[in-house]
Amino acid sequence: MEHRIDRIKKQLHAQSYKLTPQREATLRVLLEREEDHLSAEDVYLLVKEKAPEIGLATVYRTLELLSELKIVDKINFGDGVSRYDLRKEGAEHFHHHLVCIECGSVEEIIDDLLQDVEKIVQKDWGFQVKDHRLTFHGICKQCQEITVEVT
Amino acid sequence: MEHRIDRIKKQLHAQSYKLTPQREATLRVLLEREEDHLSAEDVYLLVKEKAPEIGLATVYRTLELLSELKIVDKINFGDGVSRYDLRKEGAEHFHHHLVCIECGSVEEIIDDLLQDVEKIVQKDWGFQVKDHRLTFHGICKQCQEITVEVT
DNA sequence: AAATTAGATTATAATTATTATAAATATAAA
DNA sequence: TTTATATTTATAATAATTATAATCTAATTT
Repeated sequence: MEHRIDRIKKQLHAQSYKLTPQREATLRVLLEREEDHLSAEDVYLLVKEKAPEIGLATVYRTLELLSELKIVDKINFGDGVSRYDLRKEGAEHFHHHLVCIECGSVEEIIDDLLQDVEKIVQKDWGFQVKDHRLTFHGICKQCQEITVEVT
Repeated sequence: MEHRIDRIKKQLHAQSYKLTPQREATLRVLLEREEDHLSAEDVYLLVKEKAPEIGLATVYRTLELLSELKIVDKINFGDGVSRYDLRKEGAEHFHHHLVCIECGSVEEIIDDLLQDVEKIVQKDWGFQVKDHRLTFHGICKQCQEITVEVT
């Protein structure tokens, strides 16, 4: 983890931003909860445990900054809040999500499944793809099994 | 257009909802601006031209209802507002979008480009896909040309 | 046709998420 | 150390959305 924070520190410095204690605390929360999809409020509450004096607005600003630097991705699953998701190191693209409409769980897919589709979009629509957002809505493995048992 | 409204009316009745004048006016706006991606506020202002007495909350409720019935899709391009987009008649899935990061334009792709990807998700992750959201972020044809000219 | 009922709307208030502002503080450079 | 700049805090403001209660409408029953 320290390694990763160091590298992000350098990324910030390269653009003459500072890694303040508040920013570092926020980053640590994101790293610890890498699998989750936390809202700004969620992040705020978790950061408060480490650094109780932090303000909500600072968390928002930090997340905004990290989004700009493409360290985190801001996503929206349609529930009214933005969520923030760490990019895998070196990832070109945003990863995909599987959102279960039964239990609300969110799974991540790291593989880039869209290379062929992007080529088509590029070719047929003349659109130069820089990034994508792909979310599938459906029923996760667990919920399918439960449904079967119940039936 | 009348045809389509009639069919939607039947869809509503089938679930014992009424097609009130307000709902109809809202639908007509959505049909007239089918290519656009209107926010609730946008829709409200347009509906007001036809039916000045309508309230914003009614528009919200109507859009919510139409979302539930899968007549419109609620999308979010990350600018803080939800947008509402009519489904093509009979469409199984939500269509895709190309959002230009230069000019902000939004193009629609009706073709379903994800059939292969969905099969993979189904097979490799055991996830039963019901719907999807796919948005590409990049540079549209027009903006690419402008960039070239300017250079 | 009048009365009843359930659904829908209006106007307004409340809530929630997010952003802006000004003063105070911390950090890095000179 | 002084200076300049970036950052944070605390608070207020804004913007989007939802809830509430009173009113209205339309369909149904009597």
